[in-house]
Amino acid sequence: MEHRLERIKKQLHSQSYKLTPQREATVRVLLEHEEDHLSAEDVYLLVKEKSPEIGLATVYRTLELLSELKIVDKINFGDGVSRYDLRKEGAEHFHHHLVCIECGSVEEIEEDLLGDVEKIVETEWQFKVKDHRLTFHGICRKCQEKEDES
Amino acid sequence: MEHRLERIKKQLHSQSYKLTPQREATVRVLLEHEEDHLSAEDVYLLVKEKSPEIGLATVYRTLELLSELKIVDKINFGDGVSRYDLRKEGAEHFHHHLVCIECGSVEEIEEDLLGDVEKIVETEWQFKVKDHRLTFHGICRKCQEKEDES
DNA sequence: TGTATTTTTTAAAATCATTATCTTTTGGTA
DNA sequence: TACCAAAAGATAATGATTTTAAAAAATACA
Ligand SMILES: [Mn+2]
Ligand SMILES: [Mn+2]
Ligand SMILES: [Zn+2]
Ligand SMILES: [Zn+2]
Repeated sequence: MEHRLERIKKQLHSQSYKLTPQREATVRVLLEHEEDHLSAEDVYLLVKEKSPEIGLATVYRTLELLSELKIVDKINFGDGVSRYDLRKEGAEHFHHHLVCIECGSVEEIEEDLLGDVEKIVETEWQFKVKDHRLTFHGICRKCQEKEDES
Repeated sequence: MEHRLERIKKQLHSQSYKLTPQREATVRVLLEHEEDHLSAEDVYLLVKEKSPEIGLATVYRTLELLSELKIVDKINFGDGVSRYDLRKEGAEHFHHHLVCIECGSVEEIEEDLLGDVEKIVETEWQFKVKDHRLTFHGICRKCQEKEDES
């Protein structure tokens, strides 16, 4: 945890940004809720619990900054809000998501399943892949079991 | 063109929706701009050219309806607006996109490259895949050529 | 150490896409 | 024709995000 924070601090410094207390509080919330997919508002409310002075605009600015530095990925699951997802330690590519259309749960796949597909895209479409976004929509294990019962 | 329109008309009727003149005008615009990725506002302005009486709310309502019927897919490339993309004739899955981070162009891949990956997801994660979203971010052919020159 | 300069934050207002509401129109049916 | 439901039109409301202006904090440097 402290290690990840240090790493992020260095990433900020390398672009001559500072890790202000507000930014640190925001990053800590993201680290503490890594499994979730928080909206800006969610982050704001959680940060506020420990640092009530912080403003929503600051949270937005911080998330935007972290996004530019590729520390978080800004995603959109189709409801009206952007969600912010920490990159996994050392990951070059964004991880994949499994969104259940029954219960709305979101599962993560950290393993990169797109190696072969990217090769095809690079050779057949002459497109130099830098990153990707992959989401599957379907039915999660739990919801399948529920269906089987009924 | 007329053929696609007929098909869509049938899809609407099968759910007991009507193809009203406003809906037809909207669908025609989508068909005429299939290669683009239009926002609701874009669609509205184009529909207005031929049917000036139409209201923005109607366009939104129509796009929402087409979305529910899986005739169009609602996508989000990270700018603040939703974009609407016609499904390819007879396609079960949403097609893929190549977004250039240099020039912003968007290329489409109609071929489904995810067959193997979906099999892995179904067996190893026990997730029943119904649809997917795949976007690659990188450098398009044209922008690569520009780089080579300089 | 003191002061000018720059960065960051705050609070509030503005923006802008989308949705909701309310009224009117349309098209079918008894 | 009179009635009803679905759809459209007009416009207000909502809600996420951005912008602005002023204050505070950090930094540079004489
Ligand atoms: Mn995730
Ligand atoms: Mn497309
Ligand atoms: Zn589920
Ligand atoms: Zn390009």
